[in-house]
Amino acid sequence: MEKSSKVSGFGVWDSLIRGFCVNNKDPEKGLSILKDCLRNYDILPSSFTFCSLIHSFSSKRNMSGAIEVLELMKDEKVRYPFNNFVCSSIISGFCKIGKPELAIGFFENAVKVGALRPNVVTYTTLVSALCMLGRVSEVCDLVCRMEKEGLAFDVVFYSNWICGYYREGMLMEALQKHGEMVEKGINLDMVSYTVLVDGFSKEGNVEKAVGFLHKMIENGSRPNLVTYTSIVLGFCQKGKMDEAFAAFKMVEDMGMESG
DNA sequence: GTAGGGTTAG
Repeated sequence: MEKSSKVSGFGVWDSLIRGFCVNNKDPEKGLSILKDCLRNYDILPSSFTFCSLIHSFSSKRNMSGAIEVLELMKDEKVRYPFNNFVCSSIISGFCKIGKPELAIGFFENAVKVGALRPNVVTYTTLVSALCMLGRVSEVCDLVCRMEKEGLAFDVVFYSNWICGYYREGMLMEALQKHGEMVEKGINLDMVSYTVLVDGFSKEGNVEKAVGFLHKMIENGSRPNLVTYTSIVLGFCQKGKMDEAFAAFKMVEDMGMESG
């Protein structure tokens, strides 16, 4: 509270509400303060504060909370603009609670009413939703649209897309997209390598998975517990228990928790 | 100013 002399007027409410959003601590409390502001004090916190609440609720999978804040934002007394930050948070939240169809519906409506010019992050969350529904083929159309809009693709976008192909057992396509990504000069990171390792392990090609594991290490990405879990699983599925155990030992050697 | 991605079972 020592800092309270430095923040004055509306700032103190913003700070307090955002404080309840940090680390998704207690957005419910944040929302009740926001409502007090609007109702009793006639104070309008900033749009950033509304966004923080929506993100915090979505991260905690409380979508009714997120939507409630969104409605307050749209209120004629507030009229804060809808943006990509809010949209991607909500799409991701709907995916987290296993409702990708609601995520897609939400996105389509936002675009239809002209409230949104999507960016790569928002499109990436949409790709997740499509892939959850096995609609990976529709990502190609999306990509065309993005190219027309002049958007650049990145490693997270491709990881999601590749994941979708593995989910449908489309290994060739996954590999092809991986090649495309490399061609574009997009560097793979730990997660994108792990997606490849896991994809091949699950589909019964643990040898190829190990190949990517080595490539990953060569390129300076450190495999983690998730990566090795996929390798162990791949060997176990093929009954290659010696190899599975060797991979398991690598986890121990790296000082990672194996439980 | 903030956001998006990976594993495990039953």
